[in-house]
Order: sequence, then C-alpha cells, then structure tokens
Amino acid sequence: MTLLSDSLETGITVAIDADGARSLATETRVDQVARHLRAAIVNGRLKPGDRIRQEAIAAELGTSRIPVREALRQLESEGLISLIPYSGARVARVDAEEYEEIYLMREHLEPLAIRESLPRLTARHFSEIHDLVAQIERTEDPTDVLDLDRRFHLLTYSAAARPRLLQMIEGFWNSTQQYRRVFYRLAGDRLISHSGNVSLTHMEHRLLVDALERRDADTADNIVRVHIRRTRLTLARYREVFD
Amino acid sequence: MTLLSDSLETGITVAIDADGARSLATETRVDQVARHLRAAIVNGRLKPGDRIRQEAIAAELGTSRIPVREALRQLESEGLISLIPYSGARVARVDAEEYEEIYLMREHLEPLAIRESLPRLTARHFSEIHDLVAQIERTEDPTDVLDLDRRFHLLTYSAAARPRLLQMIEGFWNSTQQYRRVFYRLAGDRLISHSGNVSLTHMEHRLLVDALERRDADTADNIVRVHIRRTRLTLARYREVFD
DNA sequence: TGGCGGCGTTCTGGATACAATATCCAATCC
DNA sequence: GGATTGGATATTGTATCCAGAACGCCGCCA
Repeated sequence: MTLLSDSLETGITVAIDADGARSLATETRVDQVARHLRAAIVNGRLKPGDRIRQEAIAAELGTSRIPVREALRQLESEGLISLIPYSGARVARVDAEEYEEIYLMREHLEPLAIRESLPRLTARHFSEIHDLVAQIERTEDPTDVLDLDRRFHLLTYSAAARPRLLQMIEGFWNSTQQYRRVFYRLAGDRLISHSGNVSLTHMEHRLLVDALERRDADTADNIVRVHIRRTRLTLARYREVFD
Repeated sequence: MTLLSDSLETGITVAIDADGARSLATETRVDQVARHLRAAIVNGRLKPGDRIRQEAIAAELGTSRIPVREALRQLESEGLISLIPYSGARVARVDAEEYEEIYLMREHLEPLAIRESLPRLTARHFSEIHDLVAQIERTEDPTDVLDLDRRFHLLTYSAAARPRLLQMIEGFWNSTQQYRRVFYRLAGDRLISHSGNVSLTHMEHRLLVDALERRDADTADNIVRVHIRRTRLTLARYREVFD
C-alpha cells in the first residue's frame, strides 16, 4: 500500500499555512497543473527522462495547453523538468554530479534552517513531529518511509520565518526524491536493518527531536549537517543509482 | 553616463559560456522577454512595486502576450516579480526581513562558491578580474561602481562547476541590486571615501584577488563571508532603504 | 548492406479571439 | 454623510487556431 498517492501536499509552505491563516489567493489552473505535475514527479509516477506532452497533460486535467505551458516554465525553474525548445519537456535527469551539488548546498543551508526554525517550534509542531516519528517507526514499506522522512525533515524546518530558504530546501528534496528512492532500495538494507529494535534512521530522528525539544541549536545543527554530509559521501559508492 | 544600459549580460552563466562552448540552444521569445525584463529590473529601469502590464511589454517587444506570460512565470520563480492572479505582475518589493534572509543565504553559499571556483580559475579569468578591478578603481559614478562590483564578484565565482549554485547566487544579486543601489547612495560616502587612495571596497577586492591568485581558499572564504556578514549587519542602520 | 536525403507526421511556439475577474466610480440606501 | 451595491472598463486567464521546427519513415544510391 502506498501512502501519499497523488497529492503529497507535504511541502513546507503548506505546513506553514497549516497553523497560519491560509492565504486564500485564488488558485489558477496553472497552479493546479504545476501541483499535479510536481506531485507526479516527486512521488515517482513520472520518472526522470520521461517525456511530458503538453496535449496529454492538458487532456488529463481538462484544460487547454496554455496553463500547462506556464506550469512547465515554473517547474523548469524549480529544476524538476528540462525544457528544450521545439523539442519538448522531460522530467529532469539528475546525474551524480548534480546530486552532489544539491547535497553540498543542503549541507550549507539546512543547518541554517534548523537553527532558524528551532526557537519557533511550538507545541503543535512537536505534536505533529512525534506523530510522524512514531508513524515512521512502525511503517514497513521503504517508499512510504522515505516520503514520511521527507515530511519529517521539512516539518522540522517549517517554523523558520525564512520563506525563500524553505522554498529552496523543498526544491532540493523534490529534485532528488526519486533518486533517493532508488538509493534507498539499493542501500536500504543497511539503513533499515534493525540493531536491537531501532534503525540508524530512527535513532537520528529521536536524537534530533530531543535536541529540538531542549532547544539545543548546536546539537541540532550538527545532526543535520553530519547526516547530509554522510549521505553525500556514502553516495559515491552507489553511482548506479543514476543508471 | 551609465554603463550597462539595458543588457547587462553579466550573469554567471554567460560568463561560463564565454570560455566554454556556448550552448546554442535556439533562443525562444520567452527567453528574450525574460532577459529584457530581468535586465530592466536589475538595472533599475523598473522599480519595486512597478506594475508590469502584459500588453505593454508585448507591444514593446513586438510579440503577443503569450511569451510575456511565460517569462513572467519564470521571473516570479526567480523572485524578481510577484504575480497576483487576475490582478497583475509587479516588480517584487524586498523588505528588510527578506533582505536579511537573502544575505543570510549568501553568507552560507558564497563562501562555498568561492571555494569551488578558486581552484578552477584560469589565466583568462584573472585577466578579466584584473581588468574589472582596475576599471572599478577609476570609476566615479556610484551606480556604475555598483554594477561593476556585481560583475566582479559573480566573475570570481564563475569557475565553479556548480550551475545550480551559481544560478542561485546570481538570483540573490539580481533580487537585491536596486536596493543595494539605494543603500549605496545612503551609506556610500563612508564606503567610497578614500583614505589615502584606496577605499574599503577597493582594498577588499585587492585582498580577495590576491588570495585567489595564491589559491588560498581559507582566506578567500573568509573575505567573502566577513564581507557579506558585515554588510548584512550594517544594514540594520539603514532601514529607510526599504521606504 | 548501410548511410543519406527528402517527405510527412507530430508536437511545440506564438498569435488571435473570447471568457472571467478585479477595479473603479457613481448612484442608492440607511 | 458614509457605507454599500451595481455596473462599466481595463486587464488578466484560457481556448482555439495557425505556422514552423523536430523526428521518424521510407526510398534511393553508393
């Protein structure tokens, strides 16, 4: 069973809206199309290299091609697709080098995000965080774990009053989600294998939550940074992720 | 006399293309419109809050509104304009908080960029860099200095083989250029005032170039980071920049 | 047999035409 | 007199239509 079928509306922005006054800015069809495609790419229904025909998407969503085209421009800026003039749109391929680049940037930005978020986390956030951690620990399916893990981390950043920063970080996660999925299937045995009862991932989550609750910025910063760096370096051994 | 009238084609990407094989990807009108508007915003011909009417732009460039609309989507993703459904596009306003956010991110990303760029700088780069430094030192007009300074710094990063990183950094500079311009006019006296013959800015440039030529990554990193932080903190005293 | 060039199909890029929404102003009501 | 509502107008959002580029197919020829 796969969670988060289509609309994994689990972005940071949405998370922010959740406890604020939701900005009821009239949603145009362009936004709907963009959301639809973004979700399809992030959850893996559309795979890297897949061609995206405007007409097909338009028909699928019952609109004309115009909103589709605008949505494609937007997704290109987010790095999710690549747009080749007169040729078409394809789901962006991320090679080992770009993956490394993204992790480098994450390594420098996410510690900042956790520092900015940490002092602003409320009881509501922690309640959600604990729920997620518990849910992750009792979920078996690796794909589901991966999506929940994404939600968990974005949630820990979500209290930071830095919209641009959060948007970027969400973009990083989106761009790499499907590769992380492959990676997880390859290297996952090691990552998930329970020593005693708690996997490495679970342990990291608990340590991070603990640091957040103690408002211990330095420790939180370190956990985040080290985790990203370790993942980045580990990657070198799994180049086949990128076929 | 104002340099860089319209097309200050001084982006990092262009700088990169300069020494590589220029990707002759057929340029579509959307790109032309985007370039045109981007330049207009960065060089200050369009000011924060200014409304952008699709029809007007279309007429100005001799196209229909369709390419304009797609360009606007793109610029919105870059943070240069804000797009309100059924209301219109306006040049983005950056308030003190967002300005601070951008500088925070710059503080974390530009040292990374200089580190990645430093080992790859070639004689050609240095030649251009020296030219720019010299040109800056003999330029009087503050606006021109500012644009040249932008080119200088982007150039020092341009050797980094990290396209996403460079694009982000360029976006930061673009978003804030006009505010930096105001800031420079307000606080500029102090910044430009020559003690002896060399201003603070000039000194920083020389130190940075020296570190780059010595391939001294730590020093270069430090100069960049400290410069950005100092600017960020100084800002607190000039809130009137944001009207 | 294998490469190469013309031709048609398919799809994208852009223009034109129409629908929907916001904005502004005046008339109306309390 | 001030707030409110209704409509005219300007501008955006979307659909339809046309031109042109890319890609594949087929036959031709070395």
